[in-house]
Amino acid sequence: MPSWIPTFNSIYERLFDRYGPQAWWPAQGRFEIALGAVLTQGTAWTNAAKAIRCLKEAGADRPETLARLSEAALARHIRPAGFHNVKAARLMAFTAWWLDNGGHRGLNALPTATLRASLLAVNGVGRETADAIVLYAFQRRVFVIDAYARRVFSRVGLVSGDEKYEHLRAKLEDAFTGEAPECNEYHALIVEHGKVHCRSRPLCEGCPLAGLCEFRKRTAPSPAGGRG
DNA sequence: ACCCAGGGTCATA
DNA sequence: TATGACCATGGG
Repeated sequence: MPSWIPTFNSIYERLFDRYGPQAWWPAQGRFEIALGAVLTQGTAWTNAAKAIRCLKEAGADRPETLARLSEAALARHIRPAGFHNVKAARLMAFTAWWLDNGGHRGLNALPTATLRASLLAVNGVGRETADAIVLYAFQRRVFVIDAYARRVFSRVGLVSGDEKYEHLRAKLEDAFTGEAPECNEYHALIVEHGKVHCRSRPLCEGCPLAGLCEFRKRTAPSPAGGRG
């Protein structure tokens, strides 16, 4: 028997106690954070970080200067991030969108739902990237759903894992009582945790969620009701 | 040599 | 709606 009830709130506490503050995108500018969100798509963060460093050295880490580059030149600078040709096209489209919408000031004036919808219309910005930008660059209360979140939460029986993105996002934003800074931290914690745990192994050794995985496996779990 | 990473798009059924 | 190919570099 677990000595605690698995909820989205209690899991957050467990992960935070275990891993501590993750400090994702702590003090960079909004635009640079957004660049990172696109550059890290399907790529290890260390590689995306290299690409950002290259952009800085090239003086192309601001929207006005990046927009002046040719797509080919941009692709060369971000090569370490992988998929550099497609990402160059995406960053060009994203930067044009950024400038067309009044930069961080104009964008920050938009309501969260409007900002999200506008982002989703940009080529190369899908749901997860849009939410990452809305959360990490604009500090809005949004829960980012990724493959790790699906794994970790399904592992403890709070979700099945194959729900639609918007469904999971709404569920988490409803059940988790944290504000934007906690949503920020939670997503990072899940990624950090998911890199090691809740993968394919049947038993989580040294898992901060220990007890739950086994418990959920042996006994029939109660219906997944994720209430805060 | 093999697997995967802080995804998204497009073609196909 | 739902898979699968594709994008490409770097680290374990």
